[in-house]
Amino acid sequence: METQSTPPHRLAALARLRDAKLRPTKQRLALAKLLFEPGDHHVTAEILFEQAQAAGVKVSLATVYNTLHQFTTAGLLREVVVNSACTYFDTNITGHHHFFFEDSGELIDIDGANVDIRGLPKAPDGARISRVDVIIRLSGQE
Amino acid sequence: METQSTPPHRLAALARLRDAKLRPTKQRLALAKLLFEPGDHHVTAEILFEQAQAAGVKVSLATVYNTLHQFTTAGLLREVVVNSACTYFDTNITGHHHFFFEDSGELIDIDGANVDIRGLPKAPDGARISRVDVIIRLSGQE
DNA sequence: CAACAGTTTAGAATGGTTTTAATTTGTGAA
DNA sequence: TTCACAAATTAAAACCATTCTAAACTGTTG
Repeated sequence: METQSTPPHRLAALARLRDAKLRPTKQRLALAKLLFEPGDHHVTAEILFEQAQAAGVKVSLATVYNTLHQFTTAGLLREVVVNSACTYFDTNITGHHHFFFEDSGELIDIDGANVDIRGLPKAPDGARISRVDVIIRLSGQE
Repeated sequence: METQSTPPHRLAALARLRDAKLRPTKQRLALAKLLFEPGDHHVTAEILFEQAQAAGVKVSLATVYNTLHQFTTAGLLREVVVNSACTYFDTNITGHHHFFFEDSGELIDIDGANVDIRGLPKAPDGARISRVDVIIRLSGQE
């Protein structure tokens, strides 16, 4: 079993860190488990910090911030910018978009495979498109 | 002259404030001129504050913030969320999208008329779409 | 085991934004 | 015009998510 190359999102925390060339410290291992074992979801630094505390992991908020940024730089996480109040990190790193509930701050993924955007002008000379973000802002209950 | 209904984006500062039911104070009038006379552009509170000072307008930064929010609530401005470092306000309130230069922080409008987005799922039950934002993130020179 | 770079941390600092509480200003009534 | 009051402005303090600092700790490699 596991003879075929394992998709990155299924790798165990240790293997992920190794691949990202990040030293597997207690804190990074614990945060990686909290981030990647439950499947796709969105966190803020504060939320992840609370989850870590709830799980009995001894880690500082500063390390949570450091780790989120290191994971993002390594391509393990994606930053989602939806409001200026706080920064969301997304464990889903495939091309996709978001519903954003403006009232509650909740984010829901929209699979990018079926979305087709036409009529966009091409990028200005010399610029490279690093990403196209589509955010559908929702107001109202739920 | 001026017998036909004037498009809102052409109204003089005074008329705009009247329409928005905002008392036409010196500060609001001056800021409205700085915002709406030059045509479509993007500002941060800090930038508008500096423009006001350069123009000899006596206004505090707190009032700039207040005014930007009041204008936004009144539909005279639109907030553009592209990074968590600071809030941009857009004097173009028609449906449109943005190029965002991640290096310089510059924003460029993309006319929304030609853009067609297909394959989006419908909004979750009970939710109302308040807006669809498309942000094309650019890295590289310019 | 030694040594060093890499990591974590508490606490301080930062910086955009909001709040506070006092003052000033616009407006409508008399 | 003047009065009175609500609305608006302001300087300064407060806020708060995030980053920085510099000291302590830890993982790795020889």
